[in-house]
Amino acid sequence: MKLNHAQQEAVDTLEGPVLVIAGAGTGKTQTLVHRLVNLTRSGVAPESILLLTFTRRAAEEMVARASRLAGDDGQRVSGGTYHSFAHACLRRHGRVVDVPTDFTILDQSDTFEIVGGIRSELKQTEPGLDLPRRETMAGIISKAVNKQALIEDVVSDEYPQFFAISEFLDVAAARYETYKKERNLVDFDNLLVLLARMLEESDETRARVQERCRYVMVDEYQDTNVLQARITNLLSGDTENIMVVGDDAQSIYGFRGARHRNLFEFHERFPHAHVVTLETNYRSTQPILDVANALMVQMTSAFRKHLVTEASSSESVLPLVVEANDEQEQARFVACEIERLQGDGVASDEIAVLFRASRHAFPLEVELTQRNIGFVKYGGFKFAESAHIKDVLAHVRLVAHPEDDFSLHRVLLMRDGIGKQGARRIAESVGGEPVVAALRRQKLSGKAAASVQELADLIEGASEYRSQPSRCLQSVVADYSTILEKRFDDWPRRKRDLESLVDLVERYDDLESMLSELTLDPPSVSKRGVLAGPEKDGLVLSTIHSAKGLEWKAVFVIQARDGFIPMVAPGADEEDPDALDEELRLLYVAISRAKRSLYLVWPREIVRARYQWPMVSRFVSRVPPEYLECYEAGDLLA
DNA sequence: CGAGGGGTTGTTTTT
DNA sequence: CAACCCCTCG
Repeated sequence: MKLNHAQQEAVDTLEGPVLVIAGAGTGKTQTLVHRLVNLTRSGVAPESILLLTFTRRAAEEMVARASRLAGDDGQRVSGGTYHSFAHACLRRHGRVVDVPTDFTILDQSDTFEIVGGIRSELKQTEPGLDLPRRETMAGIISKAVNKQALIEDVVSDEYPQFFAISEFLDVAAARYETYKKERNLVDFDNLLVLLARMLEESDETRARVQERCRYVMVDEYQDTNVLQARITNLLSGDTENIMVVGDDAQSIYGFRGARHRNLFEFHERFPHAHVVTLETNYRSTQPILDVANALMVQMTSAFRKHLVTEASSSESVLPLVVEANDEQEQARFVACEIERLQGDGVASDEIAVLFRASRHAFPLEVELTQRNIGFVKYGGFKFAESAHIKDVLAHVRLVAHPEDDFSLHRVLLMRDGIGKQGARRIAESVGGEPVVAALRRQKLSGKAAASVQELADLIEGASEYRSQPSRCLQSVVADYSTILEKRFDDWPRRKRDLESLVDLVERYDDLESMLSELTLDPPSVSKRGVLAGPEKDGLVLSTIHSAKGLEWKAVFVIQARDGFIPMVAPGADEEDPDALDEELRLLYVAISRAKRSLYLVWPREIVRARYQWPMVSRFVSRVPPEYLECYEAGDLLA
């Protein structure tokens, strides 16, 4: 691909800070990758280039494209998410901030569990206290960290209904930190906090990291939060060889503390930065861009861009708005249309169905399965977070960290004769001693005693395979089968999952990296509940969040209905303009994924719709009607 | 103390 | 539609 003038300018600026503001489909990743090639050609060692981004899929895409274009050099570049970069740095230099290098990473469901426990404790000591549900509590705590703000401020800004109890949320946050610290546990947020601290507090470590990362390039910079911006600045060093690329109109991670202002603050931090703006779109037809632009003008705070296509496409069809009676009809329409497209010679991996929330795709998944159309689903539910996987991995964690009473608690709970109290008592009695020894000395009777002995035997047996993760896992799985069959009625499917997991971890040769990688980069679920690697071919179903940075010939956006996009909280009618703006950007991201065909589909009837009028997304209804073509799904199906 | 049942609630998005 | 709370029985 040839580069245009603006792109060339960005690509040729090799030294010093560079800011690229780029609309959707204007070739920003392309620009980044070309600059990478330019750097290596000018003699920069690929190892000293660091590519950072915010989401795993974007990181994957970026590194893949770099390898394709730059070959071997591309492979040698280090790249990934901020979190994975932080993880690598901490394993290496963690000691300087007092972090033992053998910490365990908690995933979100671990966090929920711990916060849930603290929540119950608080309820005990403060009877009648009306605390938010544990997910909400964990969300508030996490947001305070990611915004580097006080709990009180987060609560008064975004959760005014809990303002009266913010003092207790503060206590919960402190207890959660202590809990992790005592057990050498690190959650996603800690990774960023600790990396920032490490770079700030240790001049020597900072110098060493800067030496290794002499050229830093960040994609999707609008999605970074305060901490990540701080890290970025700390990495830049004296050379300030740092390039950030982003589009404020595509900022969709506000819920996680992202600030698209970072993009502009970069310019304040580096006033002499080279600024390049990309507006020529190479992805979509003009009718699709017209709709994208019509959404962009609705944004209250966007840095205005007007996207224009380069492609002189004759076959420009207007985007379709398709109204279905209900979700079943919506699913049937999408499935039929996919079959029709395939019949017209469109490859399945050129088609994607996008939605706001994972469960919006459930009826479609059923429909596709019935018609035997394969697909890969991204986003939402994570295979690695389902109960059976977590159960098995908790055992493995015990092998890796014999004093981990958090995992012990989980593992005890599922055995016969041991309930909440018993598990808590035994876990509390561990006190830094290896769990097997702790289990052996328990004085219990009946079922509980037998369970505890069995568990001790299992851990001891699995510990034999410490250096063979796959074998280790296998021995746990073999023993766990009986529990599995009792606990879940869909155990055959889960058993298959576990077998695929054993296969999947074949490539690791130590437990530590297996466990952290499964947490930082969990496998996704494909068509039949089996997990998939980076499966490239096939129809994609994806949340809009996970679809960022990608493109397809034909894109369906389903549930494009008011109440879903934007997702408005039931009951809460006072609408937060910032939140609405983010929803608008989300729709903008969704439709700008499409190269040639775009379908906005919405069902009139929702099964349990106790709120919201049956209406197409308010954002779509504000697009000038001449930009869209409207149909009834029923008429198209007939 | 553990286990199982029934009623109620409150619903995203990702690392 | 799952996770929580509260209840009762063993």
